[in-house]
Amino acid sequence: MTAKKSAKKLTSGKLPQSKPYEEGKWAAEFTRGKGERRNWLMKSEPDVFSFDDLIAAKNKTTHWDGVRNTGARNFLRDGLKRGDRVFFYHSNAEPSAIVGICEVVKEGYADSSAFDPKSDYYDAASDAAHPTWFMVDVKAIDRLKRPVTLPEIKASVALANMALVRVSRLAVVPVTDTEWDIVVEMSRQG
DNA sequence: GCCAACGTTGGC
DNA sequence: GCCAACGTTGGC
Repeated sequence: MTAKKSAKKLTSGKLPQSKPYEEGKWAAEFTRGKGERRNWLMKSEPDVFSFDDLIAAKNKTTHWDGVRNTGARNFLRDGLKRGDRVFFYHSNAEPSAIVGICEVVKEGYADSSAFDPKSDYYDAASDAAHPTWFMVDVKAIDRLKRPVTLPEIKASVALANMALVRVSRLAVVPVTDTEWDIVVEMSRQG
């Protein structure tokens, strides 16, 4: 899949600097107890790659490539672990909504689209020996019984602190266990 | 299509 | 290293 269709021009000549996680805003997302499973949300524009496309893909699995934002990159490289659960979110959609559940089946590895000069996601600064950009493989597990829309999420007091709402423009964001359960419960109730 | 939020770039 | 200009995301 590709995260979105618009071509990117990436001309940075060096690896983006990022602060050590323990100092960063998302520090807690990079540590976990033994055997702990975390939850995430990943955004895709359905016109480009929808949850139906993932269901139709071989093994219901895709490389989640094309993410070109250092915050999201850090999550892909170091945050998402095999077995973590992921909400599949349709962005720029009518309406934007969480539509399905996936599982991480392969942890962060080099995003090869950055190496392909013909790709919209080509980045001359990233090479195989020292990749700048990373991707994971996700597998579709379940479609939600019904989509849980962004307006609903915003209207929910219990979900007011979701990273999805608090920090827009991040293609990969963490989801707490509580938030996960609330969203799933909402999807079960008409 | 507009624009707010915010990340990135580059001049100094 | 600061910060203004610029670019991108994505809701509306």
